[in-house]
Amino acid sequence: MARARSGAPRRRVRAGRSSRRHSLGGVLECLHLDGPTSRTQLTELTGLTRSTIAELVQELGQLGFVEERAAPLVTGPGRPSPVVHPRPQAAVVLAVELAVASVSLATVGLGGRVLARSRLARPEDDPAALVAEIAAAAAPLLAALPDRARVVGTGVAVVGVARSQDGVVELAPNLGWRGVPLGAMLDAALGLPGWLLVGNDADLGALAEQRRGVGRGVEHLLYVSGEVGLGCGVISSGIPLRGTHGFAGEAGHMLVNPDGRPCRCGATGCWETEAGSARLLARAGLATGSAGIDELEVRAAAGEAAACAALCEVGRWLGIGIGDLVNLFDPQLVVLGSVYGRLFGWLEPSLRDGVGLRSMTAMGGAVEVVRSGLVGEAALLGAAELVFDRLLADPAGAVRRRSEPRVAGG
Amino acid sequence: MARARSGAPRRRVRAGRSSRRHSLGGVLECLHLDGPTSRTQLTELTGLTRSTIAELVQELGQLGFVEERAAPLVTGPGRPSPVVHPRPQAAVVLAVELAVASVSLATVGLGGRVLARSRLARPEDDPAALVAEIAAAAAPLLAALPDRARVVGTGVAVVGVARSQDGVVELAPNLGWRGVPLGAMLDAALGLPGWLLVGNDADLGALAEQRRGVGRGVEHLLYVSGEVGLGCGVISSGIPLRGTHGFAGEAGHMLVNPDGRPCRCGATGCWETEAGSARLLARAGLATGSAGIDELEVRAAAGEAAACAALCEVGRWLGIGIGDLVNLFDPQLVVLGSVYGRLFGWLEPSLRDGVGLRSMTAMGGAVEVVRSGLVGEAALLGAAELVFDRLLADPAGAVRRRSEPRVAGG
DNA sequence: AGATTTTATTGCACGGCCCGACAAATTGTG
DNA sequence: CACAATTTGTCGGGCCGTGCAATAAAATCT
Repeated sequence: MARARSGAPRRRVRAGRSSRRHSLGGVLECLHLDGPTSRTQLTELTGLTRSTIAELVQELGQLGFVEERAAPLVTGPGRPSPVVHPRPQAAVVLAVELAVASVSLATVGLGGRVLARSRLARPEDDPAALVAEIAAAAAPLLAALPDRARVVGTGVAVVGVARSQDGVVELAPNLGWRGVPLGAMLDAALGLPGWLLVGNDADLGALAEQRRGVGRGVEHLLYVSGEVGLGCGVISSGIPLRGTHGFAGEAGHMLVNPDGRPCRCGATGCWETEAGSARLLARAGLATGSAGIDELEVRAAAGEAAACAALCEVGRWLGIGIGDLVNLFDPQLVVLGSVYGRLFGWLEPSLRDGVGLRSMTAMGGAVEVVRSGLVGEAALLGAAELVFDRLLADPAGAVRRRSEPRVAGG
Repeated sequence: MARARSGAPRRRVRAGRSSRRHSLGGVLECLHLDGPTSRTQLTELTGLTRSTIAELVQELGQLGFVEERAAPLVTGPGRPSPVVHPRPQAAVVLAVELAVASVSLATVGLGGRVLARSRLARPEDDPAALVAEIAAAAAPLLAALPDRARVVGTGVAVVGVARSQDGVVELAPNLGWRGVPLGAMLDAALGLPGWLLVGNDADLGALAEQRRGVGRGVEHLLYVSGEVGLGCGVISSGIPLRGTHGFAGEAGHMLVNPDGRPCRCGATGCWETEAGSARLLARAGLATGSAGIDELEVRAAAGEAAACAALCEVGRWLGIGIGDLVNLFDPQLVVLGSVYGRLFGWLEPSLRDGVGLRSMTAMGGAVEVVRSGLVGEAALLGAAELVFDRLLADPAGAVRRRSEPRVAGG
């Protein structure tokens, strides 16, 4: 979308955001990510002229995605610029996160606002039963949507690897799944319009952190998530790393300790075996499950020796693995999510030691390692973003051909 | 790399190739990569119409980049489509590869044709002296260019990590360098117009394999290069993985064997220490240097025990590391280059064992592992491609503002 | 030689965007 | 309260890149 220029060189549409049809998506993306924005700010963000922005905003208004309101705040001299607000109900995504011991659901509106939440604590193991349970849980959320809300699709985060083409969960060891056509099953059970996209929870966590969490605007980002296993999502040059089959970033079975325990993947000393939350709980003498993490937190706060030792040891292995990944991906920021996010305070010291042990920070600047800012909802919000991405790629088209649902991986 | 067909809504320029000014670059890129192409083929490749292609080809002709010739071959009924040929001398890159024990130079024309080669066997160690030597070696190559040849820049591959912004070689342990402003030094010594771009040899090897080697058209590719150290370049979703500082893919210091030898990076059991060609020679009881590799090849062919054992052992460690990387990057193809390419036949069996040991090939299809198809010139050709990339991003602009050289990393 | 097939050329139209001029809305000042 | 200064929305004009359809050109087939 380059253009001939006559005056000063105008900045192109924001770097990293590739050209979209009509720039309509570009404008809507700004609003979706940055919230209400004045027209003038939009011209600065997109590099388009006032005329073009006016035209685009008008079209977005006609499509129902935005509404303009008078600027409430005093800005200084000059005519005030009206503020363009995204309308959450104009595009609603049903987001689902399949963790190991729980399922979270939420309806997320344009702009990223969570409209309502729901949670299943002890979900079924069998895929078919689980899908039915999810559909039942989704019904009240969807019923509670405001009138004239427009559902644009469903995003699903799953602890396992999802195939890009069709949303089949190839392998989810912690759920005991293999080759489950989750996308198609959910699509049939829910009967919702729009896309149904399935992605790995860590990949989606990375996406969410980059969009709405601590990694806003960071081009190269690593997200490490601890559920029962250990997941890792990578964003490089602003786009999620996918790989041929959509399995890129599966770092859980990277070698860190050949003297370590055998892993159920067949190899020994995998990162997950040494630093996964299952190992963390076992090392602290606790039972597996989310209740175990609560208990661990209590014991660590109380200064119990076994708990602290477990956190220290696991933190070190976590850091060693992260150090290797830092060398491989050269990220600007590493975000620790889910269980690791919760326990970040206790893991941090030994984790930083581990990172320093292996990463060649001498080469570049030191990497920043932080905890997630999305209080355990990273993967859920990421699942929603997956669907919003499709919408933003062609907002007008999404409205036009609504009755053409597509199931795919993320 | 699907292509557009008439009837259905036309796809924009080939997916993965972002929109370029005027689509001019897109057309020139097709010609640069695929060689002489008929106008009709160009419409199929780019998805543009005949009218547009005609206009673009005319403009490229006026700029001197291409010339049309009558179709020499019998095609069938109908009016024959003229074939558009890239003119090599219209854009010439001086490519330089700084290996450990040698320096290679070549002039490469548009379309990827190597116009002339040169080689320094025992180069100087000191950066300043080396740069002078390179400039002296480049002079006859440049003098031998055909009349009216247009030099568009210089591409440099170096065994070390080059900073993206300015082409400073941050760290090149095998050359004993640290913070050498190679880009600026070479630019000053050569005095050539256009860009001067510096990149890591493995990254550039990956680029070359994807453009002109065994990885043509492969979207996700891993290139493993053995010079003295061990380098690794990654191409994901068609674009080179860069990272914040341009250090992504630096897998040489990934942990593979904690029981292994200490590495000069400070850690122990790094991949490079176990599988680098230095280790290979040491294990076979040979002295370091390229002569050692020749000798190793002879002894292995003769069936000498120590040589075979070394190849087997190193091949296994190589495979283990590759297996981990396969999990991390999910490539479609792994290419072994430089020393590993030469010795591929002997390394292959134990290497495949090692890969199987760690990579979860059960998940997706098996990864293909092959030797480089560019007979030791991958990095050199990749360095040229680095510069061609800039040219193709805006061919008209490159002609317009020639006197504006820019030094940068690749 | 004429029919058929495939392709290049040409003129036209449209969409997306920039530009310049003008009107509108606000703040600051006498 | 009127005026200047400032900033912004609006409208008409125009350019550029590309698609579309009609026409001319160059080959093969019969």
